[in-house]
Amino acid sequence: MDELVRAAKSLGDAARVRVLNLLMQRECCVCEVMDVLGISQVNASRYCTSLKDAGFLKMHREGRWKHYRVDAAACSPSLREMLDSVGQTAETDPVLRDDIRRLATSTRRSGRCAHESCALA
Amino acid sequence: MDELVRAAKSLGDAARVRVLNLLMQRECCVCEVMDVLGISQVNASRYCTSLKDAGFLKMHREGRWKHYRVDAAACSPSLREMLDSVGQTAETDPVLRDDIRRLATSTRRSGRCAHESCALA
DNA sequence: CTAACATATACATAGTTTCGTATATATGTA
DNA sequence: TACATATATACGAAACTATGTATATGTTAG
Repeated sequence: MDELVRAAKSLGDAARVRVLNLLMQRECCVCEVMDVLGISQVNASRYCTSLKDAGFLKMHREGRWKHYRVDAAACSPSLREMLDSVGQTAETDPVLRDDIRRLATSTRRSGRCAHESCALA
Repeated sequence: MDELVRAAKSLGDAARVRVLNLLMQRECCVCEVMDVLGISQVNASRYCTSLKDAGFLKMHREGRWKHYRVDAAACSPSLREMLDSVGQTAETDPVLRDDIRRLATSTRRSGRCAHESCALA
């Protein structure tokens, strides 16, 4: 039950739901999350860590970037239901839909970050 | 998204998950929840109210008792996924399974409460 | 009407979570 | 090597949540 409770806690905050919604679309580095959602670096990092601790995400490092993505295959059935719950919400919620749209227009170049918030852009 | 966040918040606590798990089996009055889970009256009432505010439960009064039950039909798709998530967890979680077992042996007489915690028993 | 009951609310307090600012760690580049 | 970059952690203040005790509300029985 701990897993369920921890997962529910991590979804009990709109900002984290927005992050999870992004990462359900595709893998992102922390600065992309920060950029697309317009949140601070610390919070982008914190939200990813929290969602990862809850069991939703997988992380891998690529150079100086850390990439997070939803790992549905590694999720337990109950976590998968939670993901579906977010997916259902994203179908109609204006904020989540908008985030997805904004993510789609955010481009990445391989090996370097293409976001305004990254000085390498 | 508010609905999702509020629902997730209400599942972000083991005691409330236990209550929801009970009410997914069948309708219960508050004193039955209190009795089966061995929690205080205030908390049994609070947890039911919180789960109801989250959209999971329906309540109807019957004499001096208030009966709560899960109203899956009235739940949005995302809430239904959350319920499924609890259901999935209940399949293997020892605490939730035990609660269900204890609920099954708890008998109610019509019109009066059959629980030790109710003086009318 | 009064007493007993089932449930809910109020208030105080303890505990937890959030979030910004500052700083640390790890990686890559010159 | 030193410096810049991406991410993470530490710490403290503010906001939020949980819970016990006391009390209120609404219902039924006598």
